[in-house]
Amino acid sequence: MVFLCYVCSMGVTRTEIFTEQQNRIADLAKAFSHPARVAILQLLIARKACVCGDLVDELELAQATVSQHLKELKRIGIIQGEINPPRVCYCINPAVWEEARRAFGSILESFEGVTCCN
Amino acid sequence: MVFLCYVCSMGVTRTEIFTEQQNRIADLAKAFSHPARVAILQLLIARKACVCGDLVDELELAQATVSQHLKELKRIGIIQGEINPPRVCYCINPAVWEEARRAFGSILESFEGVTCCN
DNA sequence: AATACTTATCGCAATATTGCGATATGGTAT
DNA sequence: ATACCATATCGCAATATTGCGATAAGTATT
Repeated sequence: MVFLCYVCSMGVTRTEIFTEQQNRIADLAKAFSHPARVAILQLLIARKACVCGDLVDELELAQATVSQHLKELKRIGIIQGEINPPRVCYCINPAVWEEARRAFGSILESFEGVTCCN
Repeated sequence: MVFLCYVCSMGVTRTEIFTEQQNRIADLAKAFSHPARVAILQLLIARKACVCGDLVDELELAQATVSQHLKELKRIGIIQGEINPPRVCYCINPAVWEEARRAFGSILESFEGVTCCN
């Protein structure tokens, strides 16, 4: 007798069983969950001007790799790119940054410091 | 003529080229970068008492899967487990939670809202 | 010792992520 | 048109993550 899993999604995150909020927080956290992306975000903030391919020089990563991290940050929405040929000017998306600030602030402040095991 | 990559680390995050701080932020962000872990953290906060295997009932995930997420959260240090046979009582680690609050607060507040492309 | 209970770990399958060389793309300048 | 420049995308290799059934490990109870 063989039982098949009702929806064979092996190894894939089961987003459908979580709330919108939980999925969004997880997505926003992905922006910060790789040191290269942290570095990119810090650079974009430090030079208020949006360094573009200069990122490739600053980081010791191949251009393709940097481009891919930028793509992921764009997918999340936390940065935006303005085409300014032949360059692309990247910068923080203020609205999504604010969303992240609220989201992380909300969850991080919700812990009052009370635990049972201490 | 063939050039070999000086350190053939294909597909592995190059932590050595980033700062301690950047790597730590990335690691702390991993605690929040999966909806199941967000849900677990929220549950641990909501019931100040540390629900243990109750997490398995609350979440629609197999016990093994929940256990693995707990292990990851423990590795990061943001939760701690107190063995209370036959159960294990999990709760937020206040010190590391505070570290996360500072770390995310620091980077999230460092953006002043100024961008070049808007 | 045997049983019951909870949690951790193993092993596997599948998908996701990371990194990068090579190449394509979209635009300017000559 | 051609050459050039910066960036995006492709394709590959390798590692990491996710999910879960099965099993092991640890302890309390009988």
